[in-house]
Amino acid sequence: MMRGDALVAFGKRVRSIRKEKGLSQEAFAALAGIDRSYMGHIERGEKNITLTKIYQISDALKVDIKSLF
Amino acid sequence: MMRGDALVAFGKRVRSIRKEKGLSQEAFAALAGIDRSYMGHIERGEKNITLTKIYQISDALKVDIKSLF
DNA sequence: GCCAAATGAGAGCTGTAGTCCGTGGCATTA
DNA sequence: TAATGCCACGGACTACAGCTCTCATTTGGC
Repeated sequence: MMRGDALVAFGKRVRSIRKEKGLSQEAFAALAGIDRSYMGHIERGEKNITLTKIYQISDALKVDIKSLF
Repeated sequence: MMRGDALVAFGKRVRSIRKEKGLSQEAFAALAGIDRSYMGHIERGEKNITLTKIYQISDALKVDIKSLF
């Protein structure tokens, strides 16, 4: 798989914004409708997530999807 | 699956930018390292593609990834 | 209208995204 | 030393992304 660092960078932005909003990983995962364990993988850049998951995340964070890139 | 229309909108933007660049689907797919048939599905919004594929597409189109959203 | 290039659309297969359960560690606070 | 909150990580399972091949259909140039 190419560009694992891009996944890591993406995950870091998600975690950073989540913390700004004062949300725990678990509460945020529930908000986004994503499994809490899986959300951990996403924030660590260990999962190559799909487009719909990206939308779910930006919706839950209430940010423009562009700010995740 | 939620928000199929988001996938369609994404595909339309890809197709639109590709045409601006004067590329055929086949030539573009080769550039991106993606099968032509699969690229067709993506442009029609029939596939929920992953983050790495999104990067491959923005690289092949030589555009900022944000412009795909 | 004709032909060739471009695209749509399906089927079959493998790998992995994604879900659902649990365990354990490491802080902080009572 | 319990108890609670937060997170990393595991296994097992299901759904679907991703790739390839094939054939039908549409589009654009002459």
